[in-house]
Parts: sequence; structure tokens; C-alpha cells
Amino acid sequence: MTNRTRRPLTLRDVSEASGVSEMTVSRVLRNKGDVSEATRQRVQEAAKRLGYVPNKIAGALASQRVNLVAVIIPSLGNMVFPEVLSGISDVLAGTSLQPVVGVTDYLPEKEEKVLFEMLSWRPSGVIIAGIEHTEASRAMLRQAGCPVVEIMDVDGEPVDSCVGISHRRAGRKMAEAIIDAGYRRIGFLGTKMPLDHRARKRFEGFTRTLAKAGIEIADQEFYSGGSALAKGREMTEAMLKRTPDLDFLYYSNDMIGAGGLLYLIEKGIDIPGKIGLAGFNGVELLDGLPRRLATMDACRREIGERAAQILVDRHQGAGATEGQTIELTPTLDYGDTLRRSS
Amino acid sequence: MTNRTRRPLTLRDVSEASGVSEMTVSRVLRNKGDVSEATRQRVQEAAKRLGYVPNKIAGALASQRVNLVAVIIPSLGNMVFPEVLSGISDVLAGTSLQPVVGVTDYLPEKEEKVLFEMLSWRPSGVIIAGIEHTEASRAMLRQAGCPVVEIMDVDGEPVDSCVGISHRRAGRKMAEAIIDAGYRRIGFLGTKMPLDHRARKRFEGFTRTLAKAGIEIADQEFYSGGSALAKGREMTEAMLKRTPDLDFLYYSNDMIGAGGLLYLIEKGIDIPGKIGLAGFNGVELLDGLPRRLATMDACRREIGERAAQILVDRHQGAGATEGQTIELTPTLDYGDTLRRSS
DNA sequence: TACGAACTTGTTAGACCTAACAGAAGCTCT
DNA sequence: AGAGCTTCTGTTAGGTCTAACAAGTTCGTA
Repeated sequence: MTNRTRRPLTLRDVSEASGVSEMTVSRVLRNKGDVSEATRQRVQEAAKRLGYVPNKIAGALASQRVNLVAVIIPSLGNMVFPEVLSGISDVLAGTSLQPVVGVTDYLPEKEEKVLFEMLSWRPSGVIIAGIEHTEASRAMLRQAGCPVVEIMDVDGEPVDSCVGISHRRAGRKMAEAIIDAGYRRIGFLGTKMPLDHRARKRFEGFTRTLAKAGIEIADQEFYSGGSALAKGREMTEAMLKRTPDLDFLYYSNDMIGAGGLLYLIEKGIDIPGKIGLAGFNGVELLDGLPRRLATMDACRREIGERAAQILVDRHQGAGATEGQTIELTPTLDYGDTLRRSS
Repeated sequence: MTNRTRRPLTLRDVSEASGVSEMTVSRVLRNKGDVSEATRQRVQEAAKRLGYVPNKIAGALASQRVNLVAVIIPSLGNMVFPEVLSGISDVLAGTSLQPVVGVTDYLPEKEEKVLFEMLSWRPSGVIIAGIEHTEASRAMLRQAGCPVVEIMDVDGEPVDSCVGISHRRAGRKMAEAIIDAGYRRIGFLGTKMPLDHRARKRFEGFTRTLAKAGIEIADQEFYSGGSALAKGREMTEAMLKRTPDLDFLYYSNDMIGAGGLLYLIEKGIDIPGKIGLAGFNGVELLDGLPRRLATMDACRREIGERAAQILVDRHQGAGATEGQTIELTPTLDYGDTLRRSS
């Protein structure tokens, strides 16, 4: 049906095929400006017949508009960022904006590279995870000439706008709930990632609050690599062997928490009586476990939505405020593994 | 430090700042062509000082080269596609090519839209999940003027190249293993997704092979939405209540399989003696379960790598063959939930 | 000294599209 | 009839960069 030429089609081909100027074809294809119904029909028919696909490269250069939003996140390998992404996509779906994602693997140098790469496409906005960046990255963001939204975390100085939760506060809140429930011998299990600032801040908020109550972390262990679920299991076993009198385990993410939970259930240990557990993130996965792990929802979807909405508003020029910070409040879910204080 | 002008910088700004022509600046910035060391230094210094970020839009238009690879997948919401993606990224990381991903949500119309969108950026290659597409999508792929690799599935007629496994064969292989192990009353649990062709093909291969051995699926149930782990649990419970004499459950994916496994362990049922279980995909998650679910690895990472490699080869023009199909062979992992035949 | 090669830089002409304006044709209203 | 609209289409001039070629410079050598 469609002809099999190798030369890519241009507006000119469509204009010749339909006997009007390139400009008119452009107007039809973008639904912009007045074109008579008859002409519109003819042009559309020709474009479809030829299989013409507009060249956005040229369009973007000419119009100085690239309806792309750069979304820069550390990883796709756990459920947290895909969920943020889906919040973003949903909001952008109703607009002319389109997300393009880049992954940094939690490496600042890679973030710098990805950011540079992205900015060289002159996007209409940037959504970037975290509030800690290299000085070069911050300079690029400042110079970008488009709205920038830093997400996930609000503990720090954003370049422009910011949507997230306070991880320090989240750590604090969890510590308070644990203390109120009467637990005293507390172990911490987390990832060995000095560059995961959010995990670090939660840990800081957590330990600081315990310290104020005169409690010190009784044991801690960090892992890297491998299946999080398996690691949670192994680390829990190891830690309880080492420090058998622990009465609470706080995991830096739900996945390792789930591993620990499964291990303890298997061992027939009384949860949350003899030992309490909590994770972080509120991943959907937890719904299917034999018992629901206590966790704290990080508002991931909403973060994505709000961040995207900021860009949409500012794109439309609607007196949208520059530099606003939106702090969301994570909710604590006691699940079945954390005693209630009362 | 950097000046805070709103007007975006161009080559001209750098050329004026360093006193050479735009062309020379371009050469320095792309590391192409001979430029004296002295000039190179001066230009680089100026570019850095101004904070210049090249405009790829213009570059791509002028050079007729866009080093982007469109990667089109149905979803980011389970572990399978991120793993394919990471295979792709790893291979492309060593080249000038860069992946850009689009998500279709298993919707053919959305696939068409995403594909159109992607092609309008004139990518250097397309990697697209699945081998079933609308006629319009197939036409676009044929016309794309760049290499196309369809991935995950080889049961069908690819437009160009193809890397994947045969899901029919995978279903058959699993059925054979189950029959060999002596199971006879078999239940199937899957997703309610008429558009997930790969799951459908596995199911077909599975039932057909059972039929040849004179066995019919004793019960089946399909779900949609919700936490897969929880669904697996619920469906397993419901099915065993309805059809208590089942001696095997085949799940269309590992996540619901894991849910079923946890449920059965909880009930203290003898696995794989009284009842056997198997899933599909070989997700890393399974490593952390109390028992390892039988599964079949779908070679996801390797599929991503091979697909990317094809594009790289063809991009380099290396007498790379057009239209090749690479069929990988999934391996059956008996885990702890499927008796061995011998 | 003149010639060619090697190296370095500049000039010109696009790549394909859109913004802005210009012009033609038809209409309404006084 | 002519002014003033509206509706439709075309023309021109970019947007920013790169390919291809042209031209200058330096150097070694016959």
C-alpha cells in the first residue's frame, strides 16, 4: 500500500501531493489557523496516504518549543519511581507535554551527564529526584531557562520548585510511634548507599529522635546488591543471632522489611508482641503478605502528580508562582507489625 | 559566576566569546576535525564559562542524525520491563545511542500514538515489545526508515528484526514438566488481559500440550487490577475452595504465584507433594520467599542486550543483517514447588 | 623560490519546519 | 461604491546547527 521509498517524507511531499503550500499543510497537521474544510480534507487524505510523520526536530527548532519534560530519577528497579512516573504521565497525558525519563543509578556524575544530555534537548521543564546535586548540576538547573521541580525530598534548598516529604520528619515520626508502643531494643536494617540521601535523612531523623528519648540503636546492618527480599531475610536472621534481645526492627524499605517479616513468621515468632517491624514506602506488594508490614507511605503518586501540575501551570504561563515548595505529609500505617501505643 | 541572562546561549555566543567562527566552536565541542590545541583550549574555556549546552535540536536537524533509540513497552509497573530496559541501557551506554522509552499500557491505540510520537523524532532505531501491532503501527514501522527490533516474543511475523522467546513453547515445556511429574488435576490462574498476547500464547501452548496428553484444565480464573501478590492469594484460596482436588496450580506470572505460595505455606499444605506450583518470569523477588517457586526464566535482560546490540551493529553500518530473528531458550527452574519427574 | 602536503580555519548552503505578515477573495453595512 | 471585516492561502525570514568545500598558513623539500 504505502510506497517504500527510503527518502524520508517532508512537508513538501505532502504539499505537492495535495496541491497546496507547505504552510497550509503545516496548519492542517497542527490544527492551527483557519483552513477551509475542503482543503483540510485533501491534505489529511494525502498525509495519510503517504504515511507522513511530521518531523518534530524541525518543528521544535522553528517554533522554539519542545513539549518535552525531562524526568530524572535514580532507578527503575524498585516500585518507587515507576509510581512517581505514572503520576507524572497521568497529569501530562491531558496536555501537550510529554515526559522523557533519564536514570542516574544514584550516581552524581551520571546525574550530571544525564541532565546535560536532557537539557541539550531544551525541554519545557525538568523534574528531578532529590534535592542534593553537584554544583555543576545545580548551575545547569539554574541556567536551564525552564521550570525545575525537585521531588521526593524537601529537606534542603531547592533550585526552584519542590514537591516532596520530609524524610527526617518521617524518620522521627516512626521513631516516636515505636517508642510510644513501648519498644526499646531497636535494630536498623538498610541499604549501603551513602548517596541515597533520603534513606540517610530518615535514618538521621530516626536515630536523633531515639536519642532524645535516651535510646540508642542496639544493632544495625547495611546491604547492597542482590534481591532485597532475600537480603531482608538474611540480614534479619544474622542480626537476631547477633543481638537476640531486640524487640524492634526498622527497615529502610518495605522490600527488605517483607523479607524479614517472612522470616520471622516462618520462625513462629510473635509479631508484634515479641518483636515489632516497620518498613518504608507503602508499596502495593505488601498487601499480599501474610501480615501487613507497618510502613509509611511516601506519597509517591501524588508527588508525581503535583510536580507535573506545577510544570503544566507554568507552561501555560498562568500566573504560576516560581519557587514554591509543597511538603506532603506521609501517613503512618501500623499494619499488623507495630503495636499501637494506646 | 555564570551570567543569568534568560536568552538561551547559542554557538554564536561561544564563538564571539572565544574569537573564532561558529564552525570551529562546533568542531571543538563535538571533538571532530582538526583544531589546534590552543584554539581548543580557548573555546572550551569559553563554553564552560558561559555554561553553554549544545542545542541537539538544531544539531540533529543539520546533521540528519538523532542518536535516539525509541523503546516501546507496555508497562513499567512490574519488574519485567525495567529489566529489559536495563539490558538495553547497558549496551547502549557504550555507544552514542540513547534510549527513550514510551509506555503503551497494553493498549494498541496507545501504542499507535506513542509510536507516532516517537517516530516524529526520527530515531536511529526502534525497539518495541511484542510482535502484534495494529496495521497502522506495522505500516509506520515499515516506513520508519530505521532498524526495528520487536522483542519478547518470536511467535509471529516480525516487521524487521526480532529477539525473544517462544511463549507457546514455554507453555508447552511447562506443561510437559508438570505431566512428567505426575500431576493431573491442573488449575490455571492468570491475568484478564486479552491484549497480553504473550500470556495468551503461553496459555495456549500449555493447554494444547495438556490436551495431547488427554488432560483438560480442571479450573481457571483470571484477575485484573490490584496487588498481584494479594490477588494470587485470594484466587488460590477461592479456586481450592471451589475445586479442592487440584494437584497443580500454574500461574501466568511469578507475582501471583508468590501470593499463592505464601497462602499455601500458611495453610500448611504439602508442597510439592499434595500440590505443585509454578509461575513464569524468574523475577528476582522469588529468591526471598520461604520456598523457591518453580518458574521459567524469560531471558529478559538478554533480550534487551541482544536487541540493543542489533541496533548498534546496524547503526555502525557493519554489514549487519536486516530482518534476523533471534530465539532465546527459556530455562525451567524447578524451585521447591515442582516435583522432578525422575 | 616555488610546489605540494598537512594542518587549521572560515564560508556557504542547507536540514525541515513555523511565526509573522501579506495578499486575495468574499462578505456586510452604510 | 467603498470601507472594513472575515476567511483562506501564500511568501519570507528565520530557528541553530553541521556537511562540504574553500581558503589561508606553515613547513619541508627539490
